[in-house]
Amino acid sequence: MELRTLRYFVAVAEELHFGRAAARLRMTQPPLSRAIKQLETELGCALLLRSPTGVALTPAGVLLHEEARALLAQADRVRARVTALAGPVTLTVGTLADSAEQFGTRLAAAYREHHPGARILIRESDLTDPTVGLRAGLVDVALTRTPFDDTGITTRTLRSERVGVVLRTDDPLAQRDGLRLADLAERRWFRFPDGTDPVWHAYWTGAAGDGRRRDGPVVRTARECLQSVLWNGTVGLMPLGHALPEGLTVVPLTDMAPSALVIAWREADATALIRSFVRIAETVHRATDPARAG
Amino acid sequence: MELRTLRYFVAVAEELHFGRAAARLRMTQPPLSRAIKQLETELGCALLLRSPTGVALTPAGVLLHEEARALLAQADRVRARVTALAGPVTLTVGTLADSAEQFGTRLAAAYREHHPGARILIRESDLTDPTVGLRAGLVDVALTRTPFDDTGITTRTLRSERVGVVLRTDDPLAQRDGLRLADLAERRWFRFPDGTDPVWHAYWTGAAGDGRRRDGPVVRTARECLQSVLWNGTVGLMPLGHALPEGLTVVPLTDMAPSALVIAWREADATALIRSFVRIAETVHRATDPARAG
DNA sequence: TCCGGCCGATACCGCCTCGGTATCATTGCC
DNA sequence: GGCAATGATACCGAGGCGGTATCGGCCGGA
Repeated sequence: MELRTLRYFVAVAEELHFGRAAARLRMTQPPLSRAIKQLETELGCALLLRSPTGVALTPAGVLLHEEARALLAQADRVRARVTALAGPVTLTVGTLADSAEQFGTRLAAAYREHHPGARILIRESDLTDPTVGLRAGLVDVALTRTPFDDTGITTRTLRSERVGVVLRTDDPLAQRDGLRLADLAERRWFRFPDGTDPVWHAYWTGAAGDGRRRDGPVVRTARECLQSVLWNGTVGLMPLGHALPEGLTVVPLTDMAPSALVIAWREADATALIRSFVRIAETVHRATDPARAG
Repeated sequence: MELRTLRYFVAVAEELHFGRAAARLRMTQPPLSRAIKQLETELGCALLLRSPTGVALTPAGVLLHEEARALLAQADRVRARVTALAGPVTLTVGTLADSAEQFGTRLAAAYREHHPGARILIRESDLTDPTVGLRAGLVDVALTRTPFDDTGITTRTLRSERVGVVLRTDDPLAQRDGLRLADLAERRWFRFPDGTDPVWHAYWTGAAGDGRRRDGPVVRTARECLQSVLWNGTVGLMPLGHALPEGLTVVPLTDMAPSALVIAWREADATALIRSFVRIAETVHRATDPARAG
């Protein structure tokens, strides 16, 4: 008799209909039927009277309905009191703010729902810091993308994304359905300011930092990078599957390793709150993305 | 935050030692550590302070300890009240009483522990009724062995046992480590009274009822069968692995299908109480037998 | 100072539970 | 009598959970 099972039973007892109860629980009907049957088996008495027209409660079912509601309410109070005792907590999240905007908002919403007492601060970084303040200690957990120097940092991959080159639609190469880095060797490449994470810089400038890249414009944000494509004809790189301004196209790069959208935190101080954030992030991402919807 | 997890936490909070708490919960330490860690992750706050010398509770842990105890107590009361509402219930169990004596007692004990309000009656049958009163409606559920005519009856196998022939220790064949039914063709075979289940009768008399078996003694119980071996030199059959009186040996039969120890009940009236009994039986059997200890 | 024992954490594995899809059986209704 | 609705069943794949083996870190004693 676990709380999950009682939640199932309460839903059925109130809907008096397995299908509607399942919908309310955001699941399907067969596992709900099975769970209720197992509950009856465990208690050793019938709780529901099934009929093709619907469901009725037995006396034991009526009693369990009331008691289960009270028990679930008490469980909620317990959880609230215990977390409240930990005091008002603030979690600072760093984000690259390029790709995961709507996912970030969903994530923040889910996190607030799960921890009503916690404050969550968002700190957006530009493209020059792939750890988005994590290494500097400015944030507790980061929503960013690989690759970067991850010594002392733990990451959990949410999804892996292929990378493409952003070109003006009138570019001769824009019609191709795939390009290699060599095809762009003669173009002007952007670069990041000095001090940018070397792994990160080498990746996004398309090669292990051969000197030729040095003459391109310096960019700090995705917007600057795209503007540079439009105005200066430099190449830009970005993950596939994201919206682009008018007049720009993205062509997949076939010889570039994918970049992963990750949750990152410092190994040293993985508090329960941070682990909770990571877990919620994984759950939310899986619930919204797996069919590439998020 | 399920009740199972809270039971784990209460154990750790009271023992202040993962190893002892795990022993109290009859589990091992690693999954307990993991479960507690997951609980802390879910709540988003630390409950325990670990150290190599032991464990201490945080303030949140102290609070959760009290609250969880209360919650678990309430859950127990709910369960008791709901099952009590179903009224005093009697479950009649039929048993063959040959092999599963100690298992039967453990099973009855576990069942009483799980359903304090229920009465359980044991009805022992002799070997002439393999359904031990189930088909006659005398019992609700049967602890018996195959094979028998199971039309209208559902069975769950607990374990499958090879069958051997019981011989006097001074019998010429008693030293063999395996026999075939043909080796016993010339012996006198026991038989069951008329009206015994035909499938059952054919199995235990060693063949599909060829007429020759007709001249042996009629037995109704395992004791009678063994006595007939001692006094009349008839053959006897029984599952391997059971205790035998002095002066008797059992030799495995290599060409006889195994007999299964089963829980059986009438499909038509599988109440929650009966299903509960079946489930408990399977659990108890698995907990005590799998290494052939029960 | 080093070694051994104790304790919790981690890694990894196999089973079983759980939720999903597809389908069936029953019943009431038009 | 056919059809729609409802719950039950069969089956499958992923994930959770408990198990074994092992690690790392701290303490106490020689």
